[in-house]
Amino acid sequence: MTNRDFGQYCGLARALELVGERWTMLIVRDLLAGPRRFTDLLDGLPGIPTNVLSTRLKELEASGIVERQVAPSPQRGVLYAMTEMGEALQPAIITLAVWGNSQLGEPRPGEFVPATTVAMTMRATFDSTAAEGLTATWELRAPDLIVHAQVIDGALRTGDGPAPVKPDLVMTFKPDDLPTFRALIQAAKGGLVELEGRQRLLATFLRIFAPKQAA
Amino acid sequence: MTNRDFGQYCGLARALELVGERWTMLIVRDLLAGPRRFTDLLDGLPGIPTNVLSTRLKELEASGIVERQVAPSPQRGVLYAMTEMGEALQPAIITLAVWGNSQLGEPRPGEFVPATTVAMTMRATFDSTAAEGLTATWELRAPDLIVHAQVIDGALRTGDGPAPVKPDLVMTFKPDDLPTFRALIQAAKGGLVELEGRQRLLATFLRIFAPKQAA
DNA sequence: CCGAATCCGCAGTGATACTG
DNA sequence: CAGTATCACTGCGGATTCGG
Repeated sequence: MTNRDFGQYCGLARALELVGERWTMLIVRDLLAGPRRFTDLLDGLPGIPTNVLSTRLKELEASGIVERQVAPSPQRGVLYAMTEMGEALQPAIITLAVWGNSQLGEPRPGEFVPATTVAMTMRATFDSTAAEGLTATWELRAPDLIVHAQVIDGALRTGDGPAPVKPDLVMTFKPDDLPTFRALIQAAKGGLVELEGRQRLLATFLRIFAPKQAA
Repeated sequence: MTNRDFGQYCGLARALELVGERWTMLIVRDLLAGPRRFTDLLDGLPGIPTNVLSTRLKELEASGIVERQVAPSPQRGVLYAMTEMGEALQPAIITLAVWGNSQLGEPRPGEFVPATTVAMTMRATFDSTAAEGLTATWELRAPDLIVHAQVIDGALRTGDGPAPVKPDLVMTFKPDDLPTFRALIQAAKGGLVELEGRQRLLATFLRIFAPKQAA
């Protein structure tokens, strides 16, 4: 609980005091994809001990980055969600992830692609000028992966799981390799995807998620 | 030495495996301000144990982020410097620092402002369009702080310590509070600065280091 | 002096078990 | 479902020592 400080009046040092501990930024990544419950986070972060997740969530809540919510009616229990201050972390997380993407190399044995990573990559590669004025919803499916992208008047919302509204186009992939967003884009370009809905939105999808350098 | 992995094929996770351990990003921040030796890093990071610094530098070198150099003739010994791959970390470091700046609040007792932080903040606030075609060198001095900014045909190089060439303008501050870049800018705007050199370059300085939201 | 290696005590982490 | 409790372990902080 006692966050070890760095003793420096420096933005970077302060950021690292708040989100620099082990697992913390991965929790932030997952919560940036939408609110979720304790066990959802556990599932998305295999290897994290429950006490560490518990501690991290308390620290993040104490810092005002995350807030606990009582889940709305149909479900029940506790939801963790980013605050506005936490949402402000997104550019930093994405920029770091873009650098990390350039260092990824081949997947190591046993590594998997979290759905929240795909959602984050979509946000990183989104071309807001190409999407100006657009409104549409996609749902992407692959083995062990469902994510959605919702563009409302040019503004993007992305998350894992099924789309919160009926998607305009459902894209179903059966990739040979890991379902990275890059692999999905390649498959889509090659026509290796099953479409369900407004098929013309495939081209739109490929246009607004044009990886600059970030895929 | 055995970097604990996260088991995820994700850019963010990989980035954190490479530079996510305690102290590592602060070392990167300091090296982004220019090559320096082991003891320079120790001085700039009070509290870091020597064995930890040693270990981090080895890890960073093994990852190809940092390289050891034999110091050029006048000095001697070992210099640590960023590789090209390491330089690519700068946008990520800066973006994280910008968020951290918004969380800084008042300085805590005993906190100080590292010179490399000021250099980084200058890079974060630099307005490259406002500096187009410009060439000039500044040196900023305050108690316990010397940094420089070198603009060559619109391109910025910043670092701590005296300017590598004779500066066109030397700005000497005597701030009451901590010498953050924001405080220096305020002092400069208020005329609370002693100038030595081409005085007109003060206005130029204030124009190209216009903090958007990053100060 | 520079650039570490070594040793020790402890806090943070990982794994498992258990509870409201 | 949402955590807490326990305990072994490893990485970190602090100090000292050591070779170029």
